[in-house]
Amino acid sequence: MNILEKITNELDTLSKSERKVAEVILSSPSTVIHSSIAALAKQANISEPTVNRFCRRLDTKGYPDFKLHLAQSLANGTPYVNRHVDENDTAEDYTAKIFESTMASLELARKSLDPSLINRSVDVLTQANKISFFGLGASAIVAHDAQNKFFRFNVPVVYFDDILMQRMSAINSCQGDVVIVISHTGRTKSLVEVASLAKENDATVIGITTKDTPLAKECSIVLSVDVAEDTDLYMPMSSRIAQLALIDVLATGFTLRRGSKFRDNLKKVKDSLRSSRFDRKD
Amino acid sequence: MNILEKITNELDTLSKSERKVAEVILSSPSTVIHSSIAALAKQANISEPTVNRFCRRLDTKGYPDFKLHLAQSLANGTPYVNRHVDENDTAEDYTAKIFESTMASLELARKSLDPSLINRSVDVLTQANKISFFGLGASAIVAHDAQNKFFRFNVPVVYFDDILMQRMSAINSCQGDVVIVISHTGRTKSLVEVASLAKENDATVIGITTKDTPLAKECSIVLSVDVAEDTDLYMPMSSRIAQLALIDVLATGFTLRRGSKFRDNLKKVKDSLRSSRFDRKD
DNA sequence: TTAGTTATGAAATAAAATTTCATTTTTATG
DNA sequence: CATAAAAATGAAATTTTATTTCATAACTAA
Repeated sequence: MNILEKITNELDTLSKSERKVAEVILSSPSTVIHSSIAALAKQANISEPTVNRFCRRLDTKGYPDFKLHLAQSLANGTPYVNRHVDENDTAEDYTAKIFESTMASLELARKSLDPSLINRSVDVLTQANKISFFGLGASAIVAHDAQNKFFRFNVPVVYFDDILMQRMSAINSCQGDVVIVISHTGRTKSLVEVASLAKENDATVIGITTKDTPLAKECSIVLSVDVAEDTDLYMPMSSRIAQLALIDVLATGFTLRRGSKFRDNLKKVKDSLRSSRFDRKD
Repeated sequence: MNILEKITNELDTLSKSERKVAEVILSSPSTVIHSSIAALAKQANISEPTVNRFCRRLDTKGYPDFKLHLAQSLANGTPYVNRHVDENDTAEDYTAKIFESTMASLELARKSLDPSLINRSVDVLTQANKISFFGLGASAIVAHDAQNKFFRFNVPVVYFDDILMQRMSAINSCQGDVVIVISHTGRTKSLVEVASLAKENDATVIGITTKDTPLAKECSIVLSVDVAEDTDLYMPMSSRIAQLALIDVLATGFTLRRGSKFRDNLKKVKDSLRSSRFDRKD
């Protein structure tokens, strides 16, 4: 992808004049992005069409497009990649790596989500008689957070991170109820059973999980969240953050669907906290 | 400086027509870098000179130069600006906006963190006799998550989201104990009191909060997490995700400090879950 | 050598960006 | 609320820049 690497790689497939262009570019790429095709041609002692042909040989549309690619390559490489923490990292290093990996995961998760399924989930949620969030371990936190959000909407909502409570709740669910099961692996036995129970009782089961897993198979709607989990440290990190962002998306969809009057209620909920807080001086 | 942020910042210094240009660019920057000035003008329903003036107002030499900056911004770090959800957004729109805002907040939070304070916090945590995480509301989730992580390290760790339990726990704390209080606003009265109690009993109090708040004043170490919280929907969103990322950083710092042998233990904790899960077929 | 192929640049053309300038819109002031 | 001054805007002209065409030059293989 990086065009400078590409130039280096294809150096020997280029003609003599084109190589002159390549050399000028490689020797000071940052100058080139501010040069016109004429200036570059002069610099390399060749003609303008040659520069143009050079650009096309690198699969760009022409000189301006080539400059765009070059500019992007110069803008310090590829950011937000999943960078692994290393034994000798300083606090600054591992902080940067974790934040960047988290951002990379969010980017990946966003791409993997299907908006039409989100839309359907929001549909189902707005029409639900009761909403239940179930998760275990790290996913329990996500369920907990979801309850904290949906509770503000003044709809019946529960959250359980206890497998017995989950089972009992699932058994009691019925048509019109929505059960949201959260699990990154999608392989936690008891949660799969809970999903299955809820389904048998005609509840709509939404899974926040990985696709093609035992849990996904039990769900009416699967919101699959792909993340590149860093397993080096054996702790769920990115996955739960992507799941939380998805909860935000669902909650936001819910409030949008309910209209502006509904959102005044949310303000009231927030305002109700005022007396529990110290005033702002500003 | 990232040109997308710059556009966002200068939005109100722009004229009406120039703002139209800004909106088109912000809504799909990646399209713009492949558009001619004429195409962009048409898209924004304004004339070509206006686009040109817009570019110059942002301190670029002209349209092609502006595109270069834009391309670099897109490649470079942050294509993520805090975009606000709108009444008429489709599921795809608001999903993208929420994810991007979250990423933007993480970027901001990362910049605002002081690595030396993180280092000191990790120091203190690795030497702690007991670690307690306290939070309320949305921050309770963060405390909950922190417990889930630190528990794996086989150190005494508790988490409370009940103000009475928090008080009792704080009263019982003593030198060598570490209390981590989590609050985005830093103004929740009962939590400030809890921090104060813990401090009086010689515990080390680490605050994950906003600087210069009543809570921050009670802390031995303040890990301040700046985020641009979208208050339109009256729900904590970005703040808690940044806090969770910070918990990941602390947990990672902890494991690194403890050395590689310690990390084998983490693997054992993870492996202990195996029997509770369905096998992978692959 | 020479016929064929590929590479190259001058000139023409096309495309894109910028400037100029007249008109419209907004703002400030009596 | 009228009116002058300032600012914003776009049509058209101009300039700059990029691309295409095509003739010529430089290779390559027999």
